[in-house]
Amino acid sequence: MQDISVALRDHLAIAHVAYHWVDSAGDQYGCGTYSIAWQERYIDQNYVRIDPVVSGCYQRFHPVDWKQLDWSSKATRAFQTESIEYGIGNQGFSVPVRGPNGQFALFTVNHSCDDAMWETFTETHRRELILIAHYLNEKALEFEPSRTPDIAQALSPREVDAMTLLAIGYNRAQVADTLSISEHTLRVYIESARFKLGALNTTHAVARALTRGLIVV
Amino acid sequence: MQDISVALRDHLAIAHVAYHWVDSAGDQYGCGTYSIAWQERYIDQNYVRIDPVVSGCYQRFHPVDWKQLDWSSKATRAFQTESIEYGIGNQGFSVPVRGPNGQFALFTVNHSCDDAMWETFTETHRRELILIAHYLNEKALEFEPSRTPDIAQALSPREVDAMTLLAIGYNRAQVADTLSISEHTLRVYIESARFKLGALNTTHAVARALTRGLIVV
DNA sequence: TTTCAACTCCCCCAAAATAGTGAGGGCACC
DNA sequence: GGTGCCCTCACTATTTTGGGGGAGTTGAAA
Repeated sequence: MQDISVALRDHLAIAHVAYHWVDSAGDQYGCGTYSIAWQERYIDQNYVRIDPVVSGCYQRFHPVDWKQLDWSSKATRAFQTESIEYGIGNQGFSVPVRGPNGQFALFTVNHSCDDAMWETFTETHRRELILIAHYLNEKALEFEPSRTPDIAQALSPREVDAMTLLAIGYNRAQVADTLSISEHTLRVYIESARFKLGALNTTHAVARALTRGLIVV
Repeated sequence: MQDISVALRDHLAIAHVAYHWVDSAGDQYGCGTYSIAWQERYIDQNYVRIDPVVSGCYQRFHPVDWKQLDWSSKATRAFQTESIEYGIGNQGFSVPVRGPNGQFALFTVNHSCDDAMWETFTETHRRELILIAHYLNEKALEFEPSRTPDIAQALSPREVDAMTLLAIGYNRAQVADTLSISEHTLRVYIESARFKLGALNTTHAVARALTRGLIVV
């Protein structure tokens, strides 16, 4: 994968390319042409938490220019400043890639140049970059088949109801009332959903149901 | 939109096409060539909860043939039988479309034919169908600009930590311990995150943080 | 026919989360 | 030099969840 990254970068004649996978367990995985120092720093500081590229792309279907992201918060600006110090470049363009069970990956290209030049580049190569993102993601799955997610165990309709209503903020009494069942019955559903999802508590169960796409909120 | 659907169907020479949007509030919206009876039935029975096309596509990045989906549960099979009775056809192919804040839509084509013929059709038109899905989604957003999601308010790093750990099933004591802060302090984070997310309780806050991409679990 | 999954209902009690108040230091931006 | 956000810590009381039991119906599959 590393070789692919370097070849890609040279082919595109830009500063950096990177593929970044964020696992549903919080693990990270990837390849790219960033310096080791930056990679270590990123992991060490757990920057995935505050990286607006990650959260911004997670919220989008389409590729995104880093200029479109929200860099306004304090932590975010500090992160940006630091990333530039580490030679990432002042321009960035990332393509989100999604898969089953919350699989989420990013393909990013970086460079140092003015806005006009960068826009020309991204406009010209937009389709190509999207295809590369998909190709890289497929390759990554080939190399790491263990990361192919398990088939999500289906929930029963009532369990889906319960999880869905809990996910929109109802408490047990409200959910039971909405579903016109007793709170005791509701608890049975919540517990069986928890069990099926291997969740430790209700919040965990709802989070898993969401990331596994078992409920839509 | 309805005109577009009909034109599309005729152009593709198949039984049905449909665009189906599932809102983050649980609302649905769409257009297509399904019979009114089926649409009403679908809404009335809240079939979005159990429709394996919805949940299956929600879990996938790539377009999906309905044959690849899991139709094994009882409720699912009943749903399938009924959909065929309503003239949906025995073949289906859906393209998921995603956007910010859990925006999720589906573009589906249906027909009645044997597997080989359907495979030929979908293979031949795969790229076209993907493009149509994106095009329809953009059109839908034009017609319903109110559905363009709000910009997600960022959480502070500590709030992200808290939400993330809660989403993986930790209770408050464990989270506080993991973050090496007092449980009292943790509560402040959870409450401020709840406030920022407009959430009614912790489960709701975690669900929103997840669907808005503010945390990655 | 049995078996099994899904759905429904009930009790008791311990544990956890939430509401409503506080307070103080640090740091950045205007 | 105020204003606001972020981080940290504290108390009390109430509400909500969770764990441990158990029991009965339906309907579809084996």
